[in-house]
Amino acid sequence: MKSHKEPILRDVAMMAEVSIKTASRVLNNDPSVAPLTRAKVLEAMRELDYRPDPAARSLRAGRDRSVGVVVEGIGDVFVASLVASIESRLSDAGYQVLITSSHRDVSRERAIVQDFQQRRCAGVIVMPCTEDSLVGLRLGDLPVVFVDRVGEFPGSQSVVSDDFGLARIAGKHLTSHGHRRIAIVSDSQSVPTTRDRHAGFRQAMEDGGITFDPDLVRDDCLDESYVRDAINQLFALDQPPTALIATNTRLSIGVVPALHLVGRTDTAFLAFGDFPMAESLTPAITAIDHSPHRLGQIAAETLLARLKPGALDVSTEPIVVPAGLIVRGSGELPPRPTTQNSSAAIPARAT
Amino acid sequence: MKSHKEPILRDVAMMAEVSIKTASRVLNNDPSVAPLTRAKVLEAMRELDYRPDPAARSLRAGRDRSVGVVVEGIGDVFVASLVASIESRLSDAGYQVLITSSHRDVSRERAIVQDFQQRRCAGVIVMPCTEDSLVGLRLGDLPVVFVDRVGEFPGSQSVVSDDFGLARIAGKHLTSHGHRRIAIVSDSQSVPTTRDRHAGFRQAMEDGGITFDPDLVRDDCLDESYVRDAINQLFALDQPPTALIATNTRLSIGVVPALHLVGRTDTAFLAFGDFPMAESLTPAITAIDHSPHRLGQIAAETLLARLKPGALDVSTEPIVVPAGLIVRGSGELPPRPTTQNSSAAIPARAT
DNA sequence: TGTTCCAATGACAACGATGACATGCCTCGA
DNA sequence: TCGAGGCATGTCATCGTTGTCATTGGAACA
Repeated sequence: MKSHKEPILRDVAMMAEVSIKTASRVLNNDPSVAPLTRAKVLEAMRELDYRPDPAARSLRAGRDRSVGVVVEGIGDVFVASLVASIESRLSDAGYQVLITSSHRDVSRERAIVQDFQQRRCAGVIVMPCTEDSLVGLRLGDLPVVFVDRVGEFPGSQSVVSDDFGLARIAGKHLTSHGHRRIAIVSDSQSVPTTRDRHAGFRQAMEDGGITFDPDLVRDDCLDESYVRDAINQLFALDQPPTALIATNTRLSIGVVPALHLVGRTDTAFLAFGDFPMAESLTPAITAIDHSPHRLGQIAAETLLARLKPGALDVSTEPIVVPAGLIVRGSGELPPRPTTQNSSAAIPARAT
Repeated sequence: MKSHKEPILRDVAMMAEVSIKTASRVLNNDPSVAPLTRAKVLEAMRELDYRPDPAARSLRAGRDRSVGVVVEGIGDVFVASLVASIESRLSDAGYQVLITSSHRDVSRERAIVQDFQQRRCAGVIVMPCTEDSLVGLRLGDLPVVFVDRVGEFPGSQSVVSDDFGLARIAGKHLTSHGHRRIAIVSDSQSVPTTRDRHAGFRQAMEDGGITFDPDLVRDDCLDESYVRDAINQLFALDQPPTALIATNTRLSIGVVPALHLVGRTDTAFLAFGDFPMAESLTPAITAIDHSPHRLGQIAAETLLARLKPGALDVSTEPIVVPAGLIVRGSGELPPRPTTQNSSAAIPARAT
């Protein structure tokens, strides 16, 4: 029961009394169209409310004004801001943005990127599961930009934070407040970013002359649901930590309620990744702000630069986006006097 | 320098020694292909790592396995979870999900939906700026599902919370704790959801025999950046409120730091929309949990039902997704003794 | 044995746009 | 005055796939 069919270029051409090709030329801003003709065609397009068919266009022209974005999962606050910022920039530039989550599955990630290429996306922005997750894929000359995590792909470029450096600063911040038993809560070290943050942290410990204690390293928190157990176990150690670092926003958001639950909000805590309520908590949370907004914006710019016609001279060096430490209180708590743990470390929940 | 060209159906056909059409039949699971032939073709496809071209497909077939999603802005935590849940369900069902933000601009919203239709999306899910934002659009028979807010469009269906009822419950919750001066902080009432929540709130006030005071209604908080001023002004009133309601998640997240800032965390507060840190704050935040996850899931299911071949008997009645009140403390604070305001209500910030 | 019918396959056009190339006309310089 | 050259426009084929219709060969039936 559709009242009108979609107008196509032929209809425009007929109404303007020109050939289809001329109408096409107007559509593509071909300079070799007489002003008067152009006006007639534009008028016809307006009259018919014509919109070009992207499928036909991309089939014939072999390219499409769309960009694919692959992230771990859009539910995450960090990822959501990252994506929001990418989307905002690219859609202003006239690109349609296709967003899909890999759910941290490498094969899914590969399939998604392949599909984007099949769809003739002009380029893709990927937050890769692992640095080699795209290696070996047949992608033609599809421009690839990795974001938040370095990735490997011929001709690609990565836009990241200085994970090693920031983690080192974070570690130093805690040691300089007198801590010597600092636990790190993270997801798997197969994620490049996470690995770098561990390395930076270890470096900071070494700088402070602190010997490495594997009991304080929890790299088994795949998501926030693992955090509670990890925290419980850390505080059940003979020598529990006096300070904590969480290596990403999602885990940081998990650590706070877990600390409340075990009644150890007197533990120094430094979050990797700032989040909305951080300054309203008691204590307010000290955080490394590796701004997802800026990261996304720069990733988008980087991709746009590669989409410009003659962009062959582009660099493939990783771009490091600056970030800083926001001091709010939780990261400056002093170590509480070392108490040998004797009883179970699960105090009643505060009401 | 691309090593291989993408394999196309012709290559498959040649390798399997059949016609292109037969290969196409295999691709589309046409039953009238001899098992042996089918096997040969499948083998060739595997051999060549063939993947069909979505552009050509959708051009010819007039449809595409993709679904468009339009939301206000993916940066928002509520929206992010909503989208995550939609995306997850639809991509499991084999659809490519296209997500775009309207940035609360009706004309942008319309343009995006038009574009989705041009791209031959199988359907769209829209969180509309206003209920009539799509009215009059030429969309053929594109299935439309509205989410979180009722929308108007011929044949569409909306998946929403019971905004009126929930707001009424929220209001009643506060009045039953003795509050009589309750302020409501919201975005514009041009948003259908917001309007309904105001209505429910007013109903609760009426139920409690409380006379309406326009000074306590702030529907001018377009986003979180307006909240601080609104809160300041509310507490500068001669008779400041003893309780607050915020009508959406984003604003709720803005209210908490604002209350901290003015040192009035003894004000009862009820958030519309739960958020991550709610239970770790002091006081913990009582919230209406109109689960974005469930909302998204049901919206996705609703759309999928309409995408099934013979789905003409579908209902257009709004679907109401249940939600509940999570009691945590902030919503149960008693009114503090009515103090006539004399000094400015901006105490020094707590360090 | 001849006719019918169906299963399996293929030839061809078409979807809507653009690239390569051709054409006609007008201007300009010799 | 004529040819070269450039501008404006048109013709035709093509992108990769699928719908329509035709064709083939054999099984089933009278």
